[in-house]
Amino acid sequence: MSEPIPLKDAATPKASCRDCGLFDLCFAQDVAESRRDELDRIIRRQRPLARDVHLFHAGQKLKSICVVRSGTVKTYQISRDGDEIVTGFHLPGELIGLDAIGNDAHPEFAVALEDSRYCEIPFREFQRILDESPELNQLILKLLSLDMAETRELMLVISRMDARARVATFLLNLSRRLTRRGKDGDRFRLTMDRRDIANYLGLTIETVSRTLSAMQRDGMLAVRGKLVSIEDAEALLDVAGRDHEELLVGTA
Amino acid sequence: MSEPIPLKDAATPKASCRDCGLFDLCFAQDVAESRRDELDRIIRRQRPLARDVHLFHAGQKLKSICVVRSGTVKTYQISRDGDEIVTGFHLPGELIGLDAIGNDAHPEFAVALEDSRYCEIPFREFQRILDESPELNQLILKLLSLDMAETRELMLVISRMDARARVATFLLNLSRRLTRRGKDGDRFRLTMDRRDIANYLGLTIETVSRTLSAMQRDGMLAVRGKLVSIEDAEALLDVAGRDHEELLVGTA
DNA sequence: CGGCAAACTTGATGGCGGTCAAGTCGCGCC
DNA sequence: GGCGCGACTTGACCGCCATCAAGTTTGCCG
Repeated sequence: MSEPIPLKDAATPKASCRDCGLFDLCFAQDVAESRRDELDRIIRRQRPLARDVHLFHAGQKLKSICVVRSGTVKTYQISRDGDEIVTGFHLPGELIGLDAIGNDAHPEFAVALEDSRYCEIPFREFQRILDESPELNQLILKLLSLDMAETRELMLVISRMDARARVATFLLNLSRRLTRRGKDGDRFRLTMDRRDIANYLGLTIETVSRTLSAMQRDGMLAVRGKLVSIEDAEALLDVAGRDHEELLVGTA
Repeated sequence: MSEPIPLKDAATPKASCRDCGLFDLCFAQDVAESRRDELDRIIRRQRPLARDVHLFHAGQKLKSICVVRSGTVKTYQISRDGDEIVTGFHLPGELIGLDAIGNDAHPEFAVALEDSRYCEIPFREFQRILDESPELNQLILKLLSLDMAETRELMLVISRMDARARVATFLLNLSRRLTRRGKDGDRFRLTMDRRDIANYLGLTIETVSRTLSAMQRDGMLAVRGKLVSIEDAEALLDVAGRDHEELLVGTA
């Protein structure tokens, strides 16, 4: 209750989740008041991450789950014949590593696509809080369950879409997530390269490039390298199929 | 505590999970001894299900999660423009409905592909046990996390495979799951029709049919309507890519 | 500023699988 | 038993996207 560390609070800009600029996006928001203090106590904040540095590797034992604070984090797997398989791009406020709970080891790699920061939640301590907090348990269960339902639906739909629809869905998804974070959802910079986008969407670099060019010709998009500007969201929505609007809010 | 229905217990052949023929496949196996009795008490066993009858509908409030006891259950969604999207086929021992926890409502439909039976676990009571059992909580978390990791990997891989590889993977997956259940994994009957297989794999009926025929010509398979016999598992594995052998054990 | 490599774009070609269209098989039902 | 319908197979054709192959642009570093 009466934390005896006011000095530290004053020193580091964000000593409590409550004061974090991302609070209303972060899962901590949903943690009950009482438990949040405990969470506050174990979270290790603001760890900086240079571009191309990994948060964790596939196969590595689960030490902590992570919340992206700034920048972009890419998650991917390596198939046995060495191909990279991009599974998601994660923006500030998003939680990664939950899928490691099952095997007590991460199934994927996570790497920063640009200089980023993140919060680390040591899993052992977290588990301890979990064990005595049914509400927090329900929350995590809910998050996982939601994530699963979303992941499944997104992939099912994406795997049935043609190249144009995939690219459109990808851009709209990104746009909405940026908007939710207070950034400009109509004009933004792609933090990942074409190779990553193509890989994520199950297409080739060339097809992604061609599709972006075509969309620009059609006037729904303006593309200049990594800079994208959505010129006609309605048209994009049509291309995306318009069915799965709900998908566009999802995680990645 | 002292349930006054011993007669009913005596009447039904399997009154305890422990005595169930599927016990070593069922998630109940991993439930701690002490909690299993509570589970035993709330589970509603052996509910029969005629072919084409639903266990639950998408959108329906989560009342219970289910374990398949016999037969086959198909899960699917309906896209906004009315298309069915098959998300999985579930064999005896498999748990379905966990993905409803997030929204307190089922994201998918579940329907029996043949006359089947299942056990029903009322979720409210289950939640109550969960709230006072950290171990059970961890188990469910683990199951969900595993399911998510598997689902994601399977879909990622499938969405990148060509038609032959998808069909091969599907057959091998089915084969292994049947083997684990003590059935013949080399010679079995497909309980789902071609339309469901095609839909599940993101292909057309014609392509599935052609692919099966081609595999038969190549001598790795013998197909006669719904009856399939694996003639050369090695060849099938090669076609499937051989990378993702681990996937073949998965849920669906 | 100039040079080089990586990232990206654009074009030509070919193959896989979707679509349309006939069959053929299998099975339930009078 | 044969009628009929749905499930399945097979064939012909075509469009989308992967592949191969040049360019072109970007950004980094001397």
